[in-house]
Amino acid sequence: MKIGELSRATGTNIETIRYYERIGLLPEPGRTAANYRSYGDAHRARLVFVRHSRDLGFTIEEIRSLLDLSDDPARDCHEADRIASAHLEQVEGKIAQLTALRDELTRIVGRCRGGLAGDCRVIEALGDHGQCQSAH
Amino acid sequence: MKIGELSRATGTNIETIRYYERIGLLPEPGRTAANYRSYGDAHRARLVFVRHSRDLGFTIEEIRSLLDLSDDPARDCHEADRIASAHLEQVEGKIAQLTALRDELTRIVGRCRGGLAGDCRVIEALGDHGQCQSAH
DNA sequence: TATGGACCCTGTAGCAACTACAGGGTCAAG
DNA sequence: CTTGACCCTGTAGTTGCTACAGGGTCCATA
Repeated sequence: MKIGELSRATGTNIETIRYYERIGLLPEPGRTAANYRSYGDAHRARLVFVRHSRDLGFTIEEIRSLLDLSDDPARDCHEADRIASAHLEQVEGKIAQLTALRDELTRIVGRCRGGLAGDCRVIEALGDHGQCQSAH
Repeated sequence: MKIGELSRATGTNIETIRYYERIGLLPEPGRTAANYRSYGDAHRARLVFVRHSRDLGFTIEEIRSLLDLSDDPARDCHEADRIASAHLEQVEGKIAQLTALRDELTRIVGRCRGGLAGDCRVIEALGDHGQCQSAH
């Protein structure tokens, strides 16, 4: 299939597909006589893997490691588990951080009682970390 | 005070301070005879405001608007509230998204039972969105 | 046969918000 | 008088794309 079809089949931007090829995440496909890229099912599966992993927040480098792993079925599976677990930890950290941040923002927003910017509680709170309840 | 002192006083990288000046978020300070930047309390307060807002996840452009507002005390405070509320909504959306993602990752990681990468459940799950419980 | 539009190609530049040099100047202490 | 800490400008790198510019290819219709 041509790049446009692969794009539609996977919901991936054409430019993104070429980008993945450029950085070596997708193998170079064959070419037609007109120099058009020509993809098969293996390419599509690999792209689905990449997109799904990106959707789950894995970085390109993490995905590269996971792909290396899946390209070599004899290797130890624990490496994949390690990458995914480390990523999970990061996500949990991020959630905790965002939750603290949301609480702080909620409190700051709740203080607005209208009026002039000159004595705006929101602006005041932003200029004074001391008013915060928790670290962030 | 010189840029290094301001850096230590606010916990901001020196390069970042110069960057903020370059993009017009901080006003150009005076200079010493040796062409060193020379800051006062107003500069420090403004930088604290910027850093605190960045820590709370506001974008540079949002901060620019908030600063404009605080520079003009006669303006209506509701604009600040609007910016902060919109940001709060974004943070809440991000938390929801990350939570769904965490659940998916937890399920994927939990499936690892060791062994070879060839039949790794983690890698398998990444290549098959159909195994997911929820949208992400 | 000409032409229009949909598709494809390469290469480069832009985005956010920094961070990291290279290559130089200034200043106080020993 | 030299060492080391500090400062300067300007540019390029980071991540993960996205958006052109400027061109080629292919197929259907007038």
